[in-house]
Formats: sequence, C-alpha cells, structure tokens
Amino acid sequence: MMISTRGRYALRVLIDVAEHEKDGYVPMKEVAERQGISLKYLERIVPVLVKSGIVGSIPGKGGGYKLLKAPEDLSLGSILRLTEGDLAPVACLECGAAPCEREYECRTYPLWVEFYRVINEFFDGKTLADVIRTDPADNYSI
Amino acid sequence: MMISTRGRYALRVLIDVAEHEKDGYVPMKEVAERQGISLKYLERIVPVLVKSGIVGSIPGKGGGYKLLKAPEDLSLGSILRLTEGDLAPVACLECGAAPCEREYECRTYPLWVEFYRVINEFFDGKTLADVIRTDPADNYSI
DNA sequence: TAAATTACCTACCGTGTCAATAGGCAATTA
DNA sequence: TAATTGCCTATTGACACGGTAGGTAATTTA
Repeated sequence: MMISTRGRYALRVLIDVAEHEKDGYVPMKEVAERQGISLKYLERIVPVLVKSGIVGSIPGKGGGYKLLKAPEDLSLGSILRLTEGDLAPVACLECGAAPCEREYECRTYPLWVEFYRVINEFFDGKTLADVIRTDPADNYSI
Repeated sequence: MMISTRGRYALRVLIDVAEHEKDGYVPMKEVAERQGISLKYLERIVPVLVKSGIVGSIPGKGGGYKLLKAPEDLSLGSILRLTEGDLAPVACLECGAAPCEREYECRTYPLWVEFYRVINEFFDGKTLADVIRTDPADNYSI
C-alpha cells in the first residue's frame, strides 16, 4: 500500500471544504463529522495545507478553512506529494534516500524510474475540480 | 512506498536466473552473491515462484533453478502480484479488505480504482524479456 | 469583558509490518 | 561426501501507521 491516510484524508478534507465553502469558512469540526474522521487526527494533517498556501484559516467563532486556489488549479499530485512526502514506489527513489550503488548495473532501476514518472503524471493530470461535485443531487449517483 | 523487497528481490532473482541459465541450473547461492542479497532471505521468497510454476528447481549438487516460461511470456505484473499479494495503492482496494461503507458517496474512490488500473496495466504491459540483457557487453551500459 | 470557538503545537502509544538473521533438519544429486 | 534445495521455527530491531491526549494562542461574538 502506497498512499496512507494522511494523503487520502487531506484529499477528502479539501474536497469537503471545496463543496461547502459557499457557506463561508468551513470549520474542521464539521469536516471531521461529515467525513467520519477523528478531528484530532485531522488537526495534525491540515496545518501543512495551510503552510503551503492551499487553504487559508481563520480562528474564532465563525472561523474555519477556505480554499485559496481554484480547484481547477490544484493538482492532486501537489496535494499528495505535500502530505505523503513523495510518491516513490520503491525505497531507492525516495526523497533523501542514499543513491543506490547498484544503480547503473541494476536491471530494474529504469523500470522503477518509469513507473515513478507514470505515477506523478497520473496525479498531476488531475485537479481537485475533477473529483468534487457541485450539484448536491449528484451526491449519491455513480 | 509500495513495492517491498519481496517483489523487487523476486524480480531480480528471475532476471539473474534468466541471464545465467544457459550455464544450466542456477543455484540460489550464486544469485544471492551476485545480487548482494542475503541467501537466507531469498530462501523465503523463492518458494512461491516455484509453487506458481514460474521456475523449476532441482535439489542436490549441480542443482538450482531454471525458468519454466519464456521471458516474453512472463509479465512483471504477474510476478509482482504473486510476491506482493496485490498492487493496491490504498487500503480500501486491497485483496480481502472489508468493503468500504462510504464507497458510493466517496469522491476519491473512483480515483483510486482508476489508479489501480493504471498500475496493473503498467506492469502487465511489460515482461521479463523487457528488463533482461542477453549481451554481457551491455551489462554496464545505460 | 467574558465565553466560546477555532487553530495550532507537542508528546505519547499500541499495533503491525518490514527486513532481515539464525539455526536446524530432511531429501536429493553429482 | 559435498552441495544444494526445501522447509520449518523463532527472534529481532527499526520504523511507520493511525490515533489519542492535553494544552496554548488567537480571535470573534455576546
């Protein structure tokens, strides 16, 4: 398994915020309830979204979160890389990993590099706008 | 990280066997030395390749392993699924996982399904023949 | 001003998986 | 007799995952 709850929950949070921000700032408490995710756990995931400038936050009563970018301009790749660190499918491609000394003789290394590229291109080719639904009537349709 | 040493080592074992089986049955001890992998660890990975009929084995002196299929007929997908269990990128798609009760309302579920398909198609579209080298002179080239 | 609400931070923890390591024994073959 | 596969058990250290807990700071509303 490759994409942990951090990345999956971050995505669901952003989708939830995007679908409810017409009501104003969206408090994380509401997101947690709607998504069935522990609020405390979300409180550890969301700050990175704020720091990166994806969402803005306002404290106090009536506060919450709001998207700072249009869903069309927010690639899923950037969200997942932010929360997962990277999307490397194997250890030798991970950010900060020591370069493998077998790299140049390894038959499989080019395979992983190509796969890594496919992964990034898949998620970079999709945006938040592709996964949200604006019409509430569609909520339970396929 | 998604593909563990089990799958990566299995692939390297099969590549090594494919590249050396012209000398007869290839003992795992030699594979372990060439690949720089613990023999003991390989002994826990290889049996599944034998049981599935990918390689044949002969015990005793002069024994070892040999491919039972042509490299062109051996997809990397089948090898990896065999050793990794499955290539599911998220928990809710893993073999044997309880079906997610949010499946039909989840905005991200179709995304994971599509990604899962991309992964399988990537590895099913490649065979062992695509990653081995038959000319020893190419061993250290790019 | 006071209460409520929310964001934000640090620390901790139980569970499980990963990646080996170690040792041994039986069967088979050159 | 040496080499090799095949199979088994047990152990271990490191680490990530998923989550819990409690507290602090900032802001807004009443």
